[in-house]
Amino acid sequence: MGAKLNLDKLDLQIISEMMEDAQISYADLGKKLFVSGGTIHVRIKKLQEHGIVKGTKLNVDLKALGYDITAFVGIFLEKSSLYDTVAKDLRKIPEIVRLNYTTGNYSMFIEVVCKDINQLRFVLHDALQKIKGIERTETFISLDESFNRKVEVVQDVA
Amino acid sequence: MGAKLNLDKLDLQIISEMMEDAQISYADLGKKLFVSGGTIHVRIKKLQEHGIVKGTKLNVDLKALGYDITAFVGIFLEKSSLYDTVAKDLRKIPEIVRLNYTTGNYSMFIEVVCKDINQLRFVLHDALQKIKGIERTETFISLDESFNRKVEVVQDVA
DNA sequence: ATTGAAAGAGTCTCAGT
DNA sequence: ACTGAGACTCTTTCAAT
Repeated sequence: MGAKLNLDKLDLQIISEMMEDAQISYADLGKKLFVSGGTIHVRIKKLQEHGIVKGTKLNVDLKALGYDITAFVGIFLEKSSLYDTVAKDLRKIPEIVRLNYTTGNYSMFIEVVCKDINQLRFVLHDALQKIKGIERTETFISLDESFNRKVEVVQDVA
Repeated sequence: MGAKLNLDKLDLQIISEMMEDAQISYADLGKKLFVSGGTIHVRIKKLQEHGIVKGTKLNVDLKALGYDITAFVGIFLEKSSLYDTVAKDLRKIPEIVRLNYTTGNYSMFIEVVCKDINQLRFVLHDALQKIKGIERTETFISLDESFNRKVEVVQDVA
């Protein structure tokens, strides 16, 4: 971590490729980007040392595992000073996978992933309502996810 | 892909572990879960063949790359039948990383990732306004992301 | 289905450029 | 800073259980 770091085009190309497929071998990725596998290795090591690359994660089809339902919930707080304590309580609910403190209409914004409508109802009506400091909530259930991708880190993609 | 598949506790434990760190070796993961590396290999192969595991992705610190700003935008459509054509246009904007069709207040809901406020302003005022069929939008800029995690696939985590 | 061992492939290090 | 080769580790296959 830390220190200033200049990333060149090769670094960004490596990140871009591996954001989609982290299993590609250094040799193959080197071929694709016209450098040796050793160079890929050195660059990735540098990116890891600087905390830009933090590891790899398994890409799991949550729908296939039965997690069919995604909902977004805007939360109004009684007082915005309650953010920290409410955040702590929200973190304890495993179905809540993301929490953001936001400008605009809502004080905070969460994403909920569930296996069925009953589980979602439980989270929204039982779990959330038990938390002190939440004034009210507005729920948006996702009927379809058109896309969910990573931001482009290089302009001219391979 | 396809076919019915029963996942046992070991399958879910493997998924759970590798969702956080996909680089762990089969031997090490086997030790952790009290089976051989060969068994881990067979299970992962099965999960891949059934489309539950779709590969691995690089875990990149986007903030370190300069992508500091995340915003959520609720979109009101003139007619909900315009969803498909608007979705197609939204997909062309690289800063828009996610699009969901939702119930509730908004017709659709997007997530935008940018390097600075100017880039966000460009997306919101120029890019979005050019798209036919959008009536109006409501923006929520994330001031802080308290957490962003995966759903729990096993109750008793290691 | 799980195991352990052998074969094959990939990573990592390092001396040379 | 990049390369290629050698040492090492991991994946993959397979015969045995």
